[in-house]
Amino acid sequence: MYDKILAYYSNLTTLSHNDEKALISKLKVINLKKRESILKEDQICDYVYFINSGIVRFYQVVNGEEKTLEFFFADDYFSSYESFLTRKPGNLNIDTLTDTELLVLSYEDVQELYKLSASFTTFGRKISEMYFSKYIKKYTSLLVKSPKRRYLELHKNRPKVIQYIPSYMIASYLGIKPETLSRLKKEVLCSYN
Amino acid sequence: MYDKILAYYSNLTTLSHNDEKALISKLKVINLKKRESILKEDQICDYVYFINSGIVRFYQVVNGEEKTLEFFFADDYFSSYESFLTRKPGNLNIDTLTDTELLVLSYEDVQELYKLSASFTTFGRKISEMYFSKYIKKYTSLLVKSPKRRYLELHKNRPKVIQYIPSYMIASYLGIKPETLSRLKKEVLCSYN
DNA sequence: CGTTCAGTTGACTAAGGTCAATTCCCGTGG
DNA sequence: CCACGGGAATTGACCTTAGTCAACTGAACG
Repeated sequence: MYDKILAYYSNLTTLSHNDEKALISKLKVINLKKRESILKEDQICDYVYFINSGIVRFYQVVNGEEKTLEFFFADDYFSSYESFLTRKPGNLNIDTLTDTELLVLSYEDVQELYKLSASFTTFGRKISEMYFSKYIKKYTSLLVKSPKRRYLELHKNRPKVIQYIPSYMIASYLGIKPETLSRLKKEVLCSYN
Repeated sequence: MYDKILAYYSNLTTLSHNDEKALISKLKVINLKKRESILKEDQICDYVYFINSGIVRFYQVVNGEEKTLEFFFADDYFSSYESFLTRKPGNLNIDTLTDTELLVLSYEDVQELYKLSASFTTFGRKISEMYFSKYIKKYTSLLVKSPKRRYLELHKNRPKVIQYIPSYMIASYLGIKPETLSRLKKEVLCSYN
């Protein structure tokens, strides 16, 4: 149950046996069905989440259209960080796409862990830095690359997304329409023949 | 000389008199001419910078084209954070656009300040969070909004950019070609008549 | 089965890119 | 002080690409 999250922490920081015990004592398990909401855009995000199993999607609704910002899979760590950190609503919807088992830590618990051990502070800082880098990369990729190239790179770098996510969500993730993605797919397929 | 940077820190954290003295003792002043390089993409960024006066541009070179990522003005705080934090080259070029006076802090000095006082750690975390939020916003804006809308919002939210930056750089910042920006401008102007 | 919704396809439209020509602006040197 | 040169900005004509709209197919589920 807790092996995977401990491994995740160990990658970014060093936890003493005591740290591990403290962390585990604060974690709660949540089981959700397919297509359940985890957070709505007008809510404050009070938790950070670790995915034991399942798939989760971040999206915003703009002019009635759902714009997918990110997908998360088993062993990913996520939160609406902006909301979590600022304690204000973050304009972000979070849903499950499949049945999902989450481990959650509340804001208060995170603060207590920070007080308990500098290892947790280091973890928090690194997570923040990681996500910061990730969004810079996503931004420049969107600014600079064509939809086709972004699709091909998604194929190469995140085959899970291609494999498990419905096309219309991938399209909105790439910033294109489902029809365009459908044509891209055909084009790519043909170029292999 | 140091008033502005102290004010900047005060907005995000609380510095004791001692903290302020320590900070000032580590700051170095750098004066640069128009169009000088501050960082090249294959270099490791060893400093964080505060702009006393002047204008600075972040850009990447992709297929021989300069893609502008950000502009900074007086009272802004910047660094190639990814490079600074990871101690690796960050694929980012930084130039001045005008004569510029900078205050700089080295990586080592930042680490020492972190040790000296938790106030600096708080500052570091908040900067990181601020930039993280900023890039999420930029990303979603790029994903969701039309060039015209992004131009209009730039006009409203960052008039300094419109006022002081040459069009071809604004175009690359918006992710469009100079010709397209030129046409957008005309269109917007006409719609006011 | 039949309904529903995702996915595909076709025909057309619109938006932005490309290329080339021209004009504008500004700094420099005569 | 003026003329010139060069880069920036604008404009026009045309092209490419993605979006739109509508029809159709197909798979999933009750």
